[in-house]
Amino acid sequence: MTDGQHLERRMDWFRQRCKRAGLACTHQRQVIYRVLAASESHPSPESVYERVRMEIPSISVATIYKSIRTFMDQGLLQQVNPLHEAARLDANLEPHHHLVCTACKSVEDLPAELIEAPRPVRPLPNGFRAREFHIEVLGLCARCAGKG
Amino acid sequence: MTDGQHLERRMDWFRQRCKRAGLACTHQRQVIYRVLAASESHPSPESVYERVRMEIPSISVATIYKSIRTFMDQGLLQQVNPLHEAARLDANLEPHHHLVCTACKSVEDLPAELIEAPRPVRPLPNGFRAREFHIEVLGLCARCAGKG
DNA sequence: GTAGTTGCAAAAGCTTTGCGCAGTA
DNA sequence: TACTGCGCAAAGCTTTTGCAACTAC
Repeated sequence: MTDGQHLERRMDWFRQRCKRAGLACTHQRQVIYRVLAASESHPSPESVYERVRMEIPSISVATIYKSIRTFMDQGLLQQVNPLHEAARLDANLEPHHHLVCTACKSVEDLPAELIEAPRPVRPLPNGFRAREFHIEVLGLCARCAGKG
Repeated sequence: MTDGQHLERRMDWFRQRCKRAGLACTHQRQVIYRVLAASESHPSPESVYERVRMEIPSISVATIYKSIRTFMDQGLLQQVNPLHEAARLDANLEPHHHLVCTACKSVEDLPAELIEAPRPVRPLPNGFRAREFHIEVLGLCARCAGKG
């Protein structure tokens, strides 16, 4: 299957999901989703905006942001950086990982000894040179688990 | 050793590091660093600002941000979320991790099969309920490694 | 004394919101 | 036709910058 065929399959699937969710399958949303699905570079909203503008010059930034939010609510899209709203500082200089509560956005430290160090099965792709493995455990802290 | 003693040790160490780096050891910087070192909650700059203001009501937000940047440049401080400037979107719905280049901030996908799944050595602390393990491999992409 | 630091205010990103018009179902 | 979604502009956050006054060394 070529990349183009694969992309069109995803677009079909996208249109089905829209229908199922009661979302209007507008030209804008389709172009935005196609840009996202075709991109391998984890673009920022700004970058999506630029690419979509090549096809729909009159598109507005607000539409990009609104669509992104809608797609995330539908589970069609994720963020690489769930804690991107503001910087979160960490003065702990010992090796450690993080327990991130997806409900209240709290972050706890997890000392590195408490979890097995991840090891690549084979060398990393594209000659990537690893310096540090950082594990984010996404889940619910005791407080939020109790509420839910 | 009590927490208070531990904190004072860190403050001594901080003052040494400042001296060694040629940084003025101002009252503001000491209070800001103490707040950071004493905090376990990975505070945002805003939150640091509020706590520092209890001790130095005339402190300005700009000073907080400048100090944070200085501390990070010195390796005294890290960010939990290195990619927090703008949202980075991810339409890949297969299980995968991320290769994050710390130089150019590019992100590549790493299929989950290519790395051993991390396993906690014992149950996670504080009753944290894990839903997903997400590995960020920090390092240099081939392009940036070539430049350096 | 000099260089580096602070506080203020203004500005620069990123993201959200309100509203009237337009396109979808 | 009813209603959802779009584009525009304004506003809200977070973070940075320029500059004059001040402080550590």
